[in-house]
Amino acid sequence: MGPLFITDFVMTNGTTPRLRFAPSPTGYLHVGGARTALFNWLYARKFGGEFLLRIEDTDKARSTDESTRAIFEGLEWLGLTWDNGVVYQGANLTRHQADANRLLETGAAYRCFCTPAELDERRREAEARKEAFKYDRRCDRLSPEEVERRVAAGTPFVVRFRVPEGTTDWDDMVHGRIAFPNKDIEDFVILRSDATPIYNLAVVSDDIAMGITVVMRGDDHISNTPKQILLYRALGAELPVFSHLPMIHGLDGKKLSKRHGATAVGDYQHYGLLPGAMLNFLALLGWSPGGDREVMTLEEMIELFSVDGLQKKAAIFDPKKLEWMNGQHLSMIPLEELEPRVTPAIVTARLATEEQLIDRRDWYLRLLDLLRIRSRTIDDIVRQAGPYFLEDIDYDPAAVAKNWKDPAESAAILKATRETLSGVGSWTAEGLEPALRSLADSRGISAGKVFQPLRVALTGMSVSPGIFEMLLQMGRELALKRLDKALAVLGA
RNA sequence: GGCGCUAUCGUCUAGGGGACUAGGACGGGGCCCUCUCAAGGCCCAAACACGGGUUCGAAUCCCGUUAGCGCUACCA
Repeated sequence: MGPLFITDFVMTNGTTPRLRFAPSPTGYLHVGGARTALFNWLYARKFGGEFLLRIEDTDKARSTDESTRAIFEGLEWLGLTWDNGVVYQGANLTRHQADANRLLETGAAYRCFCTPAELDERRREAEARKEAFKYDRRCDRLSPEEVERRVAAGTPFVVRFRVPEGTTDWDDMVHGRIAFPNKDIEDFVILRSDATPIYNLAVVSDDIAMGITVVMRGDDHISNTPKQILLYRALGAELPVFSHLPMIHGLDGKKLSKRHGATAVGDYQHYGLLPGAMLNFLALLGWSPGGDREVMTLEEMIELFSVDGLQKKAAIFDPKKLEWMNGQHLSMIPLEELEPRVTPAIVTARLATEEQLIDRRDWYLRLLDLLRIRSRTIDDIVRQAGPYFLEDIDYDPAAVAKNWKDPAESAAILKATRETLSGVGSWTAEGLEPALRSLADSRGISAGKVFQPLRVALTGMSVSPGIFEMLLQMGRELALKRLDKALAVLGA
């Protein structure tokens, strides 16, 4: 099959594959962009290539430093490290202009004096006639003398590429053969009247200069590709291999955008997601390792990555599955790896200082282990962690209503529980469990009738880890303090 | 409108002519476990867009239809 052959070719023909992620800094790092970066990165890591980063800042009006920083931060958080320094497209203006001039000299391009207003009008007329608008090449028919006269007179002009006859096609790594009849491609502008380059020129010029051999990008660029191939040829450069990744859509099937909710990678970072889970989820949106494999670490993704598993169809972004995936990773990664991701959130929530956590590191790691099983996000962990740190807890009214229904009875049970706990010989699961169970037996009630009121006394909530694990984690002193407080609240 | 891409459960997907009674996962429903909630285990509902070919045989190959999406700038 074609795609497989191409992959092998790039791997074995002696040149190391060079890929790049080339976002324009006009917003935050979008999950779609992150996924494009991921696939480029995976390919480079898998096949021993290089992954480069280029900031496409030629649209000065829309580009911002803040966006550039957000892209760096997003990529760094995800762990998608790039090789070499960052390339800023804007810094290559001179080369872009030189390439445009070369095309002008070789006759591959020509000057066009039509103004935007004129073009606009002709476009509208064509639309009114229900015809497809295509630049009619009128400026290409100007005599050399006329062109010279206008240039000398200082008439503004753009540079247009003269599209030759024929068909332009390529073997796309994900789609196979794609062909465009050249007659459907208009003579596109490559240099604006202010002598700055248009996207297609800048991209090709930079990709050639950077020695890019594999271009992987969103399939919204498919229609740019024939234009770029024409430019490569006119510039006498070797073609890279192209791969067009499917888009990511929202739940309504439309291109993912702000109105679908969080689309910035940073949003998920702050929401308490693990980068590994985000990457795993994104990878599965448009790629499959084959079979039933789903939950993977980054290393496993590199190992399993192959161009054959790339999908052609757009995928819908399902936040529910992302959450599930995060829960899987939360429970799966080593505690030492989880700790530094949770600690800042614990500190921000003012549950403890970093120093306090370092002092009780073993205890803290055990707590994380207890809480992560029933969490889907880091925020979930922080929400459950309060009772283990705070001096005073709040009582959830619903939990109180349900488990302390009869205050007098609850107080009696809690009082007996307090006595039992203060008298337990060894504060271990082996010591605690029989003691509390026999307390229930002696009162002729089920164990749950003891555990649930106790749970509310300890945490203020009706939901928590197992009662013995919790008692162990809190320690006798804190547990008894909580019981005293509960008895006071119950008026006993 | 023109050009291009795409088409398996609601969603992500497995599937490369016979192994398909179409498998897995998320989500939904139920049961088990159980001190609560999760996690875990088991079970249920749920799909090859349509029409023609090719073939002994098609989810799989070809053509068409339909639908969705993308592009159609002196944006990227």
